[in-house]
Amino acid sequence: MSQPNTQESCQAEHTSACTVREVLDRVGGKWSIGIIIAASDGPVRFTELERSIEGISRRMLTLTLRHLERDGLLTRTVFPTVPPRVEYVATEMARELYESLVSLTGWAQRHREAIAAARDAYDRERGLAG
Amino acid sequence: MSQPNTQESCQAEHTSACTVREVLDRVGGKWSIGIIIAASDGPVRFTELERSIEGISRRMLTLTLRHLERDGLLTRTVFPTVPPRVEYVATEMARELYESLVSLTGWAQRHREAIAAARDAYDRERGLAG
DNA sequence: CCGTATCCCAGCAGATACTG
DNA sequence: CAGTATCTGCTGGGATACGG
Repeated sequence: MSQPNTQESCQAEHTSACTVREVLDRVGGKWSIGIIIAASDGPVRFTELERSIEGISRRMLTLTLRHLERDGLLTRTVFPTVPPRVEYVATEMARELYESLVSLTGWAQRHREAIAAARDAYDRERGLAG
Repeated sequence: MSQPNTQESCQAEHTSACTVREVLDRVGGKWSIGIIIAASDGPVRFTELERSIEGISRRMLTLTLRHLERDGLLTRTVFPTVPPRVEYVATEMARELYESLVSLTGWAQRHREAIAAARDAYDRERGLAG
């Protein structure tokens, strides 16, 4: 959720590294992806999200929702009823983003074991000898 | 660079959100992507990286290199010469990862203005009235 | 129901100095 | 050259309590 240093440090020429980081700065937060997914199938209410996300605190839910809304990834709709009713839904832009992100899952699944093995090896070398 | 809460909170059923987060936990750090790219075209030395990355500190360079090496994304080769010579090169796995990440640049470029506009609108509403 | 406010901490990250 | 050590600040994020 750190939105600082993106624009100023990306001076056009630095290739795509900066562009990738721009995206990561927006959805790299711990809960962003989960929320986008949950709000991709249609409007969801605050409390629904709170229950379905599992482990998220009220505070982080609100904060992340605000960030995503600010970036135009989520649309917030308030129904002036009592008790209040607020619905969030992923924008088209957000759904496209998620599609792009999903290509990462293929990579993750293909290499999950290799990563674990690398870690094991690394930790053994550093753990015993060094 | 936060590698905690990935495995324990991903209990199989939670869809791809967790998988995406696994990747993000490994490569979401501020400098990871830049380093992977720099080490994708062939071996690079420590000081080369330090100069080409622009803005990175010695400390963060070392830390990020260690993380990436631990996850099997970078290969570290030490030449026992004097002065010492250490080379880093992206593994095949890392290059594949980067290919996947590049699909994000398309999204970012298509929506960069929309995001900026959304932010402007959001900030205006909150800044003046609210 | 849908938040905000406050306190607090861990971990990322910068600056600087020292070493094999 | 290629790091490590130390000190410090900042912010993401958890816990809890309160408010419209």
